[in-house]
Amino acid sequence: MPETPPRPRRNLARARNEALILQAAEKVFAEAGFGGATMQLIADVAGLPKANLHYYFATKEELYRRVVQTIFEIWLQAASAMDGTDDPAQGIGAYIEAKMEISRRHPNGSKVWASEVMHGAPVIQDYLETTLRDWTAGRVALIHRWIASGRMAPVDPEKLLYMLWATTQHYADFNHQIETLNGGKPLSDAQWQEATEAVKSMILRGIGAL
Amino acid sequence: MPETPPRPRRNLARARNEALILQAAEKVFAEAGFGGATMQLIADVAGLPKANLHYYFATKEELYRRVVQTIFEIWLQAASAMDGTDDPAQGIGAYIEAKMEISRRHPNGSKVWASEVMHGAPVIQDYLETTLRDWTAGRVALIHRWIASGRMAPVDPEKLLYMLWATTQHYADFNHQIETLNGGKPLSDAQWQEATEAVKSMILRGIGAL
DNA sequence: GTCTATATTTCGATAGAC
DNA sequence: GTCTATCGAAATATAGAC
Repeated sequence: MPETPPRPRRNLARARNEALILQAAEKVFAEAGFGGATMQLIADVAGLPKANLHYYFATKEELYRRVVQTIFEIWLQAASAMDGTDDPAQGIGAYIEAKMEISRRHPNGSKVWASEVMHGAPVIQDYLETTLRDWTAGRVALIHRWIASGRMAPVDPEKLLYMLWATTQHYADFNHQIETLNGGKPLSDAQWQEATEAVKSMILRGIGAL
Repeated sequence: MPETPPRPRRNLARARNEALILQAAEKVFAEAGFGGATMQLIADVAGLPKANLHYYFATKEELYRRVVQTIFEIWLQAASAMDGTDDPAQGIGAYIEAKMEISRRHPNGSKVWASEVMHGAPVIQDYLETTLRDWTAGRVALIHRWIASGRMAPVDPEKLLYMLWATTQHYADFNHQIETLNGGKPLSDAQWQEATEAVKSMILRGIGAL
């Protein structure tokens, strides 16, 4: 038996270390960008020697790709909030709430995604052309059905989706600017609630769904 | 006379080279980020030897700071579109048009700004705390006057400004994603017009100004 | 003012002891 | 599996001829 299956203990250590590295990488990539991030800094934040990173993730690119995939999958799960209702106010309202909650809980993931797309999506272009394109086509059709049923104004579905993405992700990607304009303090629980309601209210009125 | 004033010829060459370098730097910083950009690549794009960059801009940081300042000043000029009217539909509509036009003409500058803010504004934090904070306070007061006069719904002014920034800048910062969803082609003149009208329509309806 | 050549530093990645 | 030490490549920045 030349190959020994890894024991549970080892698998636990691996899972724990990978999680530590991914969490540190998300933070460092968000704060410094891909080019500005260093494996040494990620290792320091994770509390591991630099060589261990190369043991779990062969290259910097591989580690980065995993980080980008993670936030993308979180967003895709939130998309289900739009389904299961024939009321656009409810469906889009729930989607806004889910996206705002993600902006609050995962600002770093959102920033890494934004940075990746701004730089031409060199690593995840295939996701844009397959998963995202398919998802978008499905929601465009859904919005057209809502419009046809007279439950909302005849807006351009793509432009509505862009507005939803832009407005919700702005609270993650530009949270530093928002904090500065908020007197240097992060938004409080109440302020997050107000922001979510303000976004919902303005957009739902804007598309005639309220 | 130990100091000779620079001759006009020399000043012209300096202005020309600085402009060449700044234009190349904006493009490279936008595509690669600060950390990913190299002075060598900026020099190649500008068509100058690398050492010349260090002659005109002592450090990479100094060159970067000039690029960020440029887009910030362009945006501040567009802000005047909101002034000189007591009709929010006209003032905010004109501001949206101006911001959309900037997103179209200066996508790289917008990306460099977004990247800078996402990374915690290490270089232009002072601008956020002075110029931007003052500008924002002035527009918040203006929106409050519009609300008081009954010309628009009582929305939270800060959240409206965030929505304006997010929605318009999304067309610059995420233009690669938008292009991919547009079949891999840049938005046409007509599509830019449609996008601008869609943004104006949804936001102005959303705040009860239409 | 401009450019070639190079000094100096730093990074990604790996070898090899444990 | 883990960690120290280090290699080779690439970056910023500068020295010095022209």
